[in-house]
Formats: sequence, C-alpha cells, structure tokens
Amino acid sequence: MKATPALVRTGLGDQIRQVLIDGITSGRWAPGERIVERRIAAELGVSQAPVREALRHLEALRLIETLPNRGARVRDFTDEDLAEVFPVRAGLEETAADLAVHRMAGQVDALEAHIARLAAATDPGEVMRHSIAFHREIVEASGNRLLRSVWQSLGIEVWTTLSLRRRGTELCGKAAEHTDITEAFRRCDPAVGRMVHAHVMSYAP
Amino acid sequence: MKATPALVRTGLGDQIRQVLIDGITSGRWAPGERIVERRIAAELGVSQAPVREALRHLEALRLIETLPNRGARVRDFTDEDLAEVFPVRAGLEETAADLAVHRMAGQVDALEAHIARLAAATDPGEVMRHSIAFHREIVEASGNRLLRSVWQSLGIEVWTTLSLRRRGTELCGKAAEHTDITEAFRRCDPAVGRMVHAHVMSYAP
DNA sequence: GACTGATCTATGATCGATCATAGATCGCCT
DNA sequence: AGGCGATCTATGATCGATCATAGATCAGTC
Repeated sequence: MKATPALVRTGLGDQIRQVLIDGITSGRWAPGERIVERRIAAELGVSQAPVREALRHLEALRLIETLPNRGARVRDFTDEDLAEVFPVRAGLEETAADLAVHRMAGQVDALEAHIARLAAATDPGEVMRHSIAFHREIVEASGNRLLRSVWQSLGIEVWTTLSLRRRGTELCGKAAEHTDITEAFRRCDPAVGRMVHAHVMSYAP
Repeated sequence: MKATPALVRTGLGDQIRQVLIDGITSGRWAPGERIVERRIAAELGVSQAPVREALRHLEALRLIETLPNRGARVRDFTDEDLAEVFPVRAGLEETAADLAVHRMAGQVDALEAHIARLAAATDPGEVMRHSIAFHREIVEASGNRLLRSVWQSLGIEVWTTLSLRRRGTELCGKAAEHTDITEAFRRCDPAVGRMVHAHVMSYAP
C-alpha cells in the first residue's frame, strides 16, 4: 500500500469506522446510498479487509444494513427508527438506576460534576456529550458490565447526532431533571429508577 | 483451499461461528483458552478471514475477549457474568411487554402455542429452546426492532446453555408463570410488564 | 417486438502471502 | 549469577489477488 496512508497507525479498522461514522452523521453519504468496500478502501489507501471490519461495526450500530453478496447501504432512518431508541434506553437506564442506587450510597459527586460541566458547556456538540455523559455515569455506576456494554452498543451519541440533524431535538431545559435525579440518588430514593425512565422518555418525539 | 472443505456453502463466517459456539458451549475449548485464528482456519480447511469474522461475532456475544495484537481467548465466565444477564433481560422484557400489551390487543394465540410446545417438549435442550421462544415472542410482539436486535444480541440461548452446564438452573416449574403472563396479556393488564420483570428475575441465581 | 438464455460487469466473499508486534529465547557483558 | 539487548517465534493485522454471485446486457429464436 503506497498511496500516502493518510491514516496513522492505531488499528486501521477503528479509524476507518470513525471515518465512516463521521461521513454518515455529516451527511456525506446519504441514506440509502451504497457503501462499496473497494471504493472506501481505495479512497483511504487501505485494503478491503479493514473496511469490512469497520462495516461490521456499523452494522452492529444499525447505521447500515447489509444483504448477503449485495453489500452495505446507509440505512434510511425513519422517524420511527429514531423514536425506537427511547423505550430501550429508558428500560436499560431504569435498570441501571435501580442497581446503582445501592452502590452509590448517596455519593453523587460524579453526577454533580457532569451537571456542572453541562452547565458550563457552550457549543451544541459539547452540550450533547455532557448530557449523555450524565446518563453514562448512571449506567457505569450500576456495576453491571453487560448492561454497560449493551448501553454503549446503542451508539447513543451517533443516534442523537442524527436526531439533531433531523429536527431540533433540543437537549437543553433538561438540566433541572438531572438535578432532581441526582438528589434522588443522594437520598437513595428507590423511585429513582422510575424517575430516570420518565426522564429518558421525555426526550422522545 | 483444497483440504476437503468439510463445510457446505452458505456463508462461511456463519458456519464457523456456529462451530465455535458449539465448541465453547460443549466445553471443547476451556475458559481462558486461546483461540488461534490460523489453527481454526487450518482445521476447518478455510482461510483466516472468515474465522476473524466469526470471532468478531463471538466478541459481540461476549463469549471471547480480544486484546489488540494478542488474539482472542475464551472468556472465563464467572458466576457474576452469568448473573448479570438477568437484570438486563428483565428490564428489556419488561419494556417489551409494556409495548406489546397494546399491540396484541388480547390476541395471545402465539404465546399459547409456545406454552403448548413447551409442555410437549421432552429433552432438556428442547425445553430450553421453547422456554426461550416464549420470551422471544414477547420481544417480537413489542414491534420495536431495536429492542429485538438488542435482545437477540444478548445471546440468551448460549448463556443459558452455559448456565445449565455450570449448575442445574432448572427451567421447568416456570410453565405456570408463562400461563399467568399469557392471561395478563389476554386481558391487556398493564401490570404485565412488572410480571415479566419478576418472572425473568426469578431465574437469577 | 417479446421472451429466454448466455455472457458480461460490478462487487462481495474468500484466499494465500506478507507485514508488524508481543513475548520468549539466547548470548554477551559485568 | 544477574541484567540487558539482539534475535527468534508465534500470531494478529493487513494486503493484493482470486473466486463466486447478483444483476445488467446482449443475442437468438419465434
């Protein structure tokens, strides 16, 4: 492979995946558009193999759909697709909160730190990441590694980005609920699971 | 590749994945044992590529763990690993039941069919599959494709098999609860979600 | 012109070989 | 003997090429 690697050496598959994700979220590849393995490979100056690896990850994230012997295409996200994520997130995060409330034992420093960072955030991307980080913190605090793995595999950041592109799913105005939830964790309120569930569902369109 | 393909032609990756899953659940590969890509490839008379593809699937199922440049090894499932799946399943299936109860509108034929098949099952493997099929039916009935995808990715069958190997997690004696749940669906009882949650958790060790 | 089948083309699936890295091994120096 | 590199080995990561399949295209018959 000569054509100016254009990519540093740290796991080609990972880097290609990021390139593809950026391309999809930025709209470079339109929904329904085919993603041809060799074309991407040639463009990035790599071979077909790591591109295939990256595509499998995108498939797991449900960003593309693949037909046997027919290749991959960018999914044509319907509003329904974007909406489906919320009940799943709500269920997972409710479970996480119920598990976490015991383990935290009123220690909510980490949650408060995320709230502070969210309040200080300026640009929309930063707001989104800090808002998500608050939720991730709850999932982490559950101590259930499988739960964490499943939650991560939802690719919340990517889907939220797509949702923001689609319409103006505003993330602000929810900081108050984050505070309420944090207070519930502080007093080990067993209703915190339901609160988190309701909070997540309130994002749904 | 000459060495008597030993595998029919229907997507090598899929077939290899099944061989590996069987090998792990049957105990052919012990926990912690390394899985060397080229060894498997040579053994099955294929090349490294489809084996790598299969290994990625196993990684998604959390049956193996992979270190960069260091290969894959069979995970050493702790009791904790086996237990972690139940809260996650319970949360997902509660969500599914809550979504499904509206869509079923009291039509519980499919659920009853699974109960009948479970009652008629004889060998343990069959019992397990029909028991799982009942739960899968609820998830399918939710109509949420993401939820279905996430549930499937838990690899319930495999983990249940492993759990059965580990100790005698008996699946019988739960048929009555399946009937209770079905009745709740028939009368569109909004408490069905909680029932499913409790039912799933009752399998936990 | 319309239908049927052979051929061509694009591309995914798979292959065999090479490159790169992590440990293991060996040899040298003190 | 012990420490420290150089070298060797096993193996994952990547490559370029080939095989196989799904459609598209074309030719022949009626």
